[in-house]
Amino acid sequence: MLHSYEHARPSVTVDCAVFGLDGDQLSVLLVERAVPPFEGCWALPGGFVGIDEDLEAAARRELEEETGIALTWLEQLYTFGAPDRDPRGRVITVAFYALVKTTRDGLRGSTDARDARWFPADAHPALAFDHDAILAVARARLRSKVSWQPVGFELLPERFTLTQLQQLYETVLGRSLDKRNFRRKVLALGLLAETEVRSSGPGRPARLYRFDRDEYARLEAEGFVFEL
Amino acid sequence: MLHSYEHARPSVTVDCAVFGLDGDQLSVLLVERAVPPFEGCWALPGGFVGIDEDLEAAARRELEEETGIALTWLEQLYTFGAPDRDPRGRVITVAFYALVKTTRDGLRGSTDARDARWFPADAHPALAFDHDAILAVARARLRSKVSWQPVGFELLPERFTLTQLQQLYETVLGRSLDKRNFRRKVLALGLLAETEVRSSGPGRPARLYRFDRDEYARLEAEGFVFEL
DNA sequence: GCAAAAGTGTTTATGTTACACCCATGT
DNA sequence: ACATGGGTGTAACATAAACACTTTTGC
Repeated sequence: MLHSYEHARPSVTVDCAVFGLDGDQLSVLLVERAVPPFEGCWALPGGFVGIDEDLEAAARRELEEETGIALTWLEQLYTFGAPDRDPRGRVITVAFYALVKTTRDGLRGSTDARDARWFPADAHPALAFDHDAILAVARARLRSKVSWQPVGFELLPERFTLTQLQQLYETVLGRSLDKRNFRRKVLALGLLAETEVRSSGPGRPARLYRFDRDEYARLEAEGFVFEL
Repeated sequence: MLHSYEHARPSVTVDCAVFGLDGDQLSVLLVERAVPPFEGCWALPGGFVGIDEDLEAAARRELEEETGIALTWLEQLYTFGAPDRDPRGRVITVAFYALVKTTRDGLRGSTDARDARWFPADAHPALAFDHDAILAVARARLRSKVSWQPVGFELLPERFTLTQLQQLYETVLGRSLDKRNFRRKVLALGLLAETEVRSSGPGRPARLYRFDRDEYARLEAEGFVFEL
């Protein structure tokens, strides 16, 4: 086996597919590139990994720098390393996917202010590099993740209605769910704690719930699996 | 955003957790390191990625070089990039996991010939670098993968008995399964094709089956999910 | 009082678990 | 004939799916 310094080294970047919820639409955060290659193209936020920087830390830093977004949840997705994926030379990217809580207002705030914007996950411009492929993998992963890990809550505000939760699942899974069955199942998990009532919109006010993280941690330690 | 050549670059390696079956034991292929660091330590087979080499191709090449193993199945696992994981400096490794069909004889052949050996997956020496952690992640991934993708067959010979298949699942999942329920369920999938009968061991000869890849490909295209 | 969304039970079908005996072969 | 592993069915139970009306609020 050879030592590392005897080899030509690739560059390593991190890229991040950040998902949020705009109403009941799944949206993804993109940045407009200011420099070549792909200048003016939309791309996933990301950048080079520091020589002494942990991969996840790099992803968080790049997101903070490029979009100002405070991440609640982030997980490694896949590493893309096709030799020709970057015209500048050999660049291997470790892709992450992330979920953020976006209220409609918070969203609007960061939508216009910078060269970073939310796009509907199923209607976004063609992306730079192989980012279309990365995003597709991220969406697929989110879809499967959501049904056996309680990550959907990361997309919702701290307090949410069961209808919001159901719409989230319908959006991510891409199919409609039966209201009564959904409510029964999700409540039977014993992971939602009741709160007061909201009044806002038209129609009857809905009860607000919050996800009970402590209870989930406890159950998980006992070998419980989420499954929805 | 900066250009790649303005950055100090990490080295990038691939490492591979190769699983095989020794009787009804899950085993893992390790190599003894011939050079520092960790000289004389056991480690996952792996090495540096060529500057124009695809990641998966690199993994296959290293395995071929170090162990002479012909891979049937290989998938990316996770990328490990803690800044201090390699004493030589910054080395990011893209880990893969692989499954090989090992008959008892084929296994014995490559067991002694080189500094590569099979070890029981739950009783192996402490490994170099962070390879213990990588192997643990690989085992966990295999466990969950096996129940919703038909990858277990990659560990068995082309033709196998239902008892072999059941033992494989019991080994990987780490719990015992009911014989009748297992057989009914697995046959109901319609993915096993019958063959002649084997005579070998003591007791009544068992029917041999093979996994019908074509049928699986067809069903998968229709949205079928494996699930066992 | 009407529009809008929240909330609530029962029946049916489907899948999962538990369980014990006879069969075919080699020695 | 006996030891060894192969093969088979049914009943109880649990989980998932289908389905429509009443309730509470704002206007």
